[in-house]
Amino acid sequence: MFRLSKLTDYAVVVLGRLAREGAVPGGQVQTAPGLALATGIAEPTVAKVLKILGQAGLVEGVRGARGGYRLTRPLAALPLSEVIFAFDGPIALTACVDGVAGLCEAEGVCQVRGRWDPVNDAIRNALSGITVADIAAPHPVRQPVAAAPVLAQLVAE
Amino acid sequence: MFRLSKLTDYAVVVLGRLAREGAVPGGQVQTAPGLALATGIAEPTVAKVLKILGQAGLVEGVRGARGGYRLTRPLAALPLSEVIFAFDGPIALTACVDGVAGLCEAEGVCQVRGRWDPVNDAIRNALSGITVADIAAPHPVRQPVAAAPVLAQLVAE
DNA sequence: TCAAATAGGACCTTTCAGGTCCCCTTTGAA
DNA sequence: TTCAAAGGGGACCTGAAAGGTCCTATTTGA
Repeated sequence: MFRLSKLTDYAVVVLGRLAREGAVPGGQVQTAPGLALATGIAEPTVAKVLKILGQAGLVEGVRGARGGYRLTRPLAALPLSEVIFAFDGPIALTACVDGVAGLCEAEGVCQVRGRWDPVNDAIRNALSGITVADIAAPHPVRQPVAAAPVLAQLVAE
Repeated sequence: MFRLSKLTDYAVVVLGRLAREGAVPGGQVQTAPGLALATGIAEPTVAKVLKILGQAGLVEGVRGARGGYRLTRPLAALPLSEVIFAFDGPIALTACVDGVAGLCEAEGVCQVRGRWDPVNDAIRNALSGITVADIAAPHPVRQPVAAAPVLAQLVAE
């Protein structure tokens, strides 16, 4: 199965938490230890996630005492693809995409080189319309995420 | 980046080769050693790929002397997603999809559980229209797989 | 001056994909 | 009848990458 790194998963959780706590652009900041507590993710891991998000410009870190993190954008304006890019790199299914040499056993005789492009594009396209807000919807009531009608259909299929 | 297993990649090459060699439903069979030679992929690896494809019913193995493999379907009738499923399992970005327990650090407090569904479905959807024939074009010179309207758009984008 | 908090690496451990090898079964042909 | 070619099914080993943890430096409010 495709694997998204766990850090990407944690990132969505943390971003959702930041939004819910009001750590939005111009708002309060939230500390890494606090977010660790709130999300149940180990503190060093949360710190690592936030560091990466900071380097990608998706959150803003405030140093010093009373420091913390806040979002740089509303989640609805943050495409999921940017988060994935920050943690997993460019969205592509194979290394064989743009003719990078030396990675493929069938280098010399491969008839498929470059042919995955349409697949990669289809996936990028599919992801382009999804924002973090769509995934990390802050619903106060947690419980079986009783799938919305749309989701139910998808699951059924 | 997303990673598709290399075996999946090899599988597409091998399937394309089978088609090109006439190892189609009702036709000749091709041996694993022969395919290894033709594709440049190591023989044990080709054998492994074919075994998996056979278990998935995507190729038919003929045992005994003069045995070999042939396709069970024309490549144009073989969705890429079936190949991916055979090698990489269900198409899903995270393990957290259907509430499998014990995999997630934030098990108890995760607010995102199940929320990846729309993402997964978007990807399944994107892949649903692509067949192996679209990827493993049988001949260097070949009439554009008229499937192209959609693909062309994606590529163009 | 101190304590709280981010910033940035370095490091270790574990997991798993990738690849190879071995042995069995089947079957056509000499 | 025998043999060799070929698929079938696992078992095994290895190397790389993900996942986590920890340490140290830097910043800054109280």
